[in-house]
Amino acid sequence: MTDQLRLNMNAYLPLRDVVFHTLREAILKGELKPGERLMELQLAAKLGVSRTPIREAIRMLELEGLAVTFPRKGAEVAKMTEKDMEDVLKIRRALDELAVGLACDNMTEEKLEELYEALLRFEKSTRTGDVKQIAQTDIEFHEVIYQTADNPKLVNLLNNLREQMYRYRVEYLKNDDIYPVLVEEHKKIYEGLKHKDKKMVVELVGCHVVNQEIMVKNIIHKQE
Amino acid sequence: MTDQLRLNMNAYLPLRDVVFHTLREAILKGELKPGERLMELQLAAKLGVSRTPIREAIRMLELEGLAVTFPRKGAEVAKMTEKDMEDVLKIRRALDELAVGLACDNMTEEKLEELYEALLRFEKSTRTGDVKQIAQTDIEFHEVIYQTADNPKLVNLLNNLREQMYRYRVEYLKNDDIYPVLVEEHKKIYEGLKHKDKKMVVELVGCHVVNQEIMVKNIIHKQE
DNA sequence: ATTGCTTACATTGTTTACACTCATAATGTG
DNA sequence: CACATTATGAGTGTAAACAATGTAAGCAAT
Repeated sequence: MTDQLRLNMNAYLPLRDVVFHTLREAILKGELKPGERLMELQLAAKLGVSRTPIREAIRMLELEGLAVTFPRKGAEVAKMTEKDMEDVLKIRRALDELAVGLACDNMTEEKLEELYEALLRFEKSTRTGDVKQIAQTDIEFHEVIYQTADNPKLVNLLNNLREQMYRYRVEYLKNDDIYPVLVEEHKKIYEGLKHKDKKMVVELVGCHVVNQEIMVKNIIHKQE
Repeated sequence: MTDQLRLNMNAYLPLRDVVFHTLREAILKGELKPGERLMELQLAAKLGVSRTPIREAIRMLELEGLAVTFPRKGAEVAKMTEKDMEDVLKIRRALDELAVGLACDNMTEEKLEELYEALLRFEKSTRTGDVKQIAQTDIEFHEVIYQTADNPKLVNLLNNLREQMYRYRVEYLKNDDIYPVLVEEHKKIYEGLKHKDKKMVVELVGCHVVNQEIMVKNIIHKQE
């Protein structure tokens, strides 16, 4: 465990939420490694709170699939095998296709404008090479689509699924060969939505996710 | 002689899990009504435990979308509007189609046999008119398909989505006009899987879910 | 060496107590 | 009576104490 865990206590939030976000970020960034134990007392000491908020945060991580608990043994950071990754990406593909299809049905001029701006921001950030910013603007682009789909539960699921791969995403975004490909794909999706070509955008998004799958698998294989 | 020692087969479960399942079932069955407050002390007293397991269970319900909490105000049972229902069913359709497609790819002789038996059991139960049993055998039929899809996360999501509609499902299963339709749909799905006709089964399952949506909407409108 | 037992310790499960917040009712004042 | 102000109580947020369980080390007996 790193000793970089620090609570961000500015705004008022129940401690459980602060702890939850702190731990989640630590897991997603790889500071807490898969299989690492999440011990209540230790975490409580490190974060300067009591066990109760820690426990509640762990319950939440558990439901998000980021932690696994064994009764009377405690919790640990969820391991993710290649098979798990494939499973998640299959689901994500189906839901991303659904989302973009719905977004296509609901597309308005304003949303299209918003999407275009997100597209520009993404393209711009790829030229800076700042991985974190690229990841962020990428998320924002897709977020516009998700919002347009007008299905909060779907958005929720997709965000959750995306999160589960964050670790690998930032890894493969370090490879700047792919930036032009990603920008191109985004552009095509934008065009498809502009012309309300549902069949086209669904196909594009499916392809987008499959490409991600290939990249992520490369990362995993390289790591071995 | 002495009493025979019997292993307590009821696996040990932390109270939070017991509470979680109890509350969830109560919500799904409509015993706890949408908008009803979930007060910790009150629930603790009712279930004979302290507040901590209640709190942890509420955190879990929250992540499942069955409860909503307002900081420093407490939690209440999530309200489900018709729009929410539609949203859920859209997701379910996409994932059910995914599942049956994967099942189609992975189908084996044994699984096909299992599915056939589940089909027979379902058909048989529709002739008894026992709604609970019909719901159960229906679940079992789909469970075989889910298992064959070989994607635990997907199974998890689908079970969760199914549960969110439990209230309405038992309601519309009271209408015995639809039994023959359901049996027929199941038969067709079985046949499609037997012949590995992926396109066909995906279409059938989509139709199956859409039919459910129509029924559920009828129920909701009638209730008003 | 292996097994079975004992003991001590680490960690989770659960209860209890106290602090804090917020809404609302009661009170006072013009 | 209107309106601001102050109790008050219900309920959550957090911490700390206590109970039960898992785990590992040591030791004796075979």
